[in-house]
Amino acid sequence: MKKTKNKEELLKSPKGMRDLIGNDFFHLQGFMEKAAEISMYYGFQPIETTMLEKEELFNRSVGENSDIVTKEMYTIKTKGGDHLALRPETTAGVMRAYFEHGMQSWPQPVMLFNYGPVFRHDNPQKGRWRQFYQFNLEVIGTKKSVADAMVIMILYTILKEAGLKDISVQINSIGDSDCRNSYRRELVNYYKKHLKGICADCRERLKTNPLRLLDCKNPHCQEVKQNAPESVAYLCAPCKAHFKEVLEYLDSFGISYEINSNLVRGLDYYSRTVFEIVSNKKTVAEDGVESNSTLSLAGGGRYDYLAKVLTGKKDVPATGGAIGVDRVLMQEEYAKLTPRIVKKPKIFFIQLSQDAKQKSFEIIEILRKAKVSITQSLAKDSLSVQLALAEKAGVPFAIILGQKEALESTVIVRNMDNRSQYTVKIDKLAEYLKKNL
RNA sequence: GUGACUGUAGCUCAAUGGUAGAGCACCAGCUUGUGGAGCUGGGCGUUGCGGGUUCAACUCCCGUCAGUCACCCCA
Repeated sequence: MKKTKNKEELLKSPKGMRDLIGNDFFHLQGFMEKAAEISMYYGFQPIETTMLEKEELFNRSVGENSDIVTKEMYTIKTKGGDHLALRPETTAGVMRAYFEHGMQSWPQPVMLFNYGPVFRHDNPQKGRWRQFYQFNLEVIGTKKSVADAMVIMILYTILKEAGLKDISVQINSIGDSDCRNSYRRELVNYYKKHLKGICADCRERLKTNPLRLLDCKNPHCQEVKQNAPESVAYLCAPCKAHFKEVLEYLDSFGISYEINSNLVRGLDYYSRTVFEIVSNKKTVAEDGVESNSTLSLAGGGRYDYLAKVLTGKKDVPATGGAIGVDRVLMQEEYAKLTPRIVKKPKIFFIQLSQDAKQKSFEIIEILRKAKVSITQSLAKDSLSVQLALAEKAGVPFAIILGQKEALESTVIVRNMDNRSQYTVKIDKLAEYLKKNL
């Protein structure tokens, strides 16, 4: 077949998306398994929501003006004319499922976890993909501060159990619908007095989304930003109490945190508690200058108004958070978790001669039913090649089935270390291995 | 969406305007009945793609796509 330029165009994954092969796959699955295990221990139930949702669901929940909706969402028009979107996050979908399945009538709060890919049409860079994996927790139906603290605590615990070391919690409260507005007014007033000291982007933010002013990293804006009013100072009494309680829970869980008054988060539906769990990395540049770079590994917060935005009826208080799993996997300290079904093979099964090859599946099934994990290369013929592969695989034993053994219904069990061999009857094989492995 | 750097075999990289190479990996054989080694053989690579300059382009120029990193924003 002639090679064509189709190879370059077709045989390549889409920009910002990648295949997970072998250990990359296992390390992702292993993380999800560990995260699910810890979450279930705390009473979370699994849910897998759909990869596609009605586009309108995200427009309403995440926010018409958010970056996610305006420039990062993959939207499609189906052949039937529906407007759908690949999920850019999963909270909206879980909330949709909460109402669709009548979970209001379950004991509250409903605690759900889910994991899988999410999609954002963003420019790829370090720790950023267009298809990436999240592990999510949602606690729906309570406004208690312990729920906020529990979500943070569990996500933190998962990251710790995944082997991560230098992580810390950044937390803030942006208040509720009452006090947030007065804070926003104060912030706008303040910035209007300091228009000269801020960048063009910030002037735009002042009009569209003032809270994001605090996100600006432009050096020119730092002085103005540092002296800006802090949301915590404007919290109403109930919000203040709620925030204080969350911090007290974290204290007693022994989780150190830092109140970051610049943390406002990008999604419209957040209220009161917002948090991120960041990894702190010291990087040394080529010129020897040390700098601290932080990467957000997880984030979340309270979203008491999302339900009403979606249903138009009453509020359902809720809180949640998500881990960016790809970012965990790229950390050096990641524990390289693997799923439980992955077993290290103890035996390399070797066959030679056509008779033996034909009998191979029979032997292998005996071993599988005896829960003995093996590896093999049935496509190979030569004994020395198969032994070399066994050597490479690092297995302690080899089982050899040759012409003679196939006729006599026996196999040879070979110790790969000391090269000793025993001939064992096939019907005694499982028993023999249980005793001697 | 903006900017910088990069793009040669499966992988890591050579070839500074003059015939595209090496190591590793892979496959086969030496060796259908016993291991890490060795030896022999195995690549018609549109040098990411498209155009331009030139007698001649992997090399220079333009465009484009992709990768990496940063901004924006976020996980």
